[in-house]
Amino acid sequence: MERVTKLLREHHIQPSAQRVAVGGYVLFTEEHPSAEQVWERVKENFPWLSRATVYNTLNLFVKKGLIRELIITEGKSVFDPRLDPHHHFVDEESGDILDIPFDTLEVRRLKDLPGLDIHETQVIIRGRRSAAPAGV
Amino acid sequence: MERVTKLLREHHIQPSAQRVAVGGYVLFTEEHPSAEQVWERVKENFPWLSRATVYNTLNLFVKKGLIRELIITEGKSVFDPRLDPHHHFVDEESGDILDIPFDTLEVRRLKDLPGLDIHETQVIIRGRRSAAPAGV
DNA sequence: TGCTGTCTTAGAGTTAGTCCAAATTCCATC
DNA sequence: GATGGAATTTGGACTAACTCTAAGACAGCA
Repeated sequence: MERVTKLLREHHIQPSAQRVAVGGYVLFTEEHPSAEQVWERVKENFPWLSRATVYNTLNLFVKKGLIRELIITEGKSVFDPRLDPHHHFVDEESGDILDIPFDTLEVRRLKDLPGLDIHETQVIIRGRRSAAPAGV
Repeated sequence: MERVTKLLREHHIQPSAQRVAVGGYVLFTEEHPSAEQVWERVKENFPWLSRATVYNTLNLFVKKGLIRELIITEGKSVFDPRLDPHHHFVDEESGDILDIPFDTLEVRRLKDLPGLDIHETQVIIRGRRSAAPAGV
């Protein structure tokens, strides 16, 4: 957990017990959890943790650039600790979100977008996991 | 409005006054409205229209393939009558959503996605409208 | 030890959307 | 035109995700 404290400090976040507990999960997960899922998960080891703190902490982590908030699924945001460019696949059956390595796709601008100042480009692939081979 | 009635029938939707009123707006707009925005807008000419009917109607239109539901902005879905492939730009300042013509970008699959059965690929570009030229 | 500002908390409030059961409208058939 | 079952609409209750608020706990330091 020393690792989490260090990460927080590096991003100018005062490490409190709660923040370290939330960070210990959300900074290393591959699950793309929603805020409520983070709460459920961290509460297992930290039962007195309040919902408001989870939301506060996640929003703070986003603002300080420790994680990204993704708008992919209906009704709720999910959080992703991977900051390097990559794409996402959404399993329409289970709702699971998988990372798609950046070099799997090429997105090329063919024409200019006049008057638009681009900040990020997000590719979301939706479909199903077919039964056959192992996951990505 | 005869046009809307025809469209509904072609998609096997019984045209009612309410459905035609909602369709008259949402089937031809370029605004990417949320359900609440559709309600506000259609109520102007149809004040007795209920919220539940708007949600029912929009969901029905999506199920019958008249419009698409997009998950792009925080907290709410928006609806888009354009069914041909195209991309979207989100103005992070105003929240406005603009259509980006399909041939502006090229998305090419460079590697296989084993075990994934792709249904749709969505490209969302986020940024700001710079002051200079007219919109897209 | 006390002070000040930060952090956490429970619960109330808000927003987007669904559910429900009653009322209304539609329409085929008599 | 009357009638009855099905489809549609309605308002309000309900839910989920999230924010706000005000009060209390805690941390750092003088």
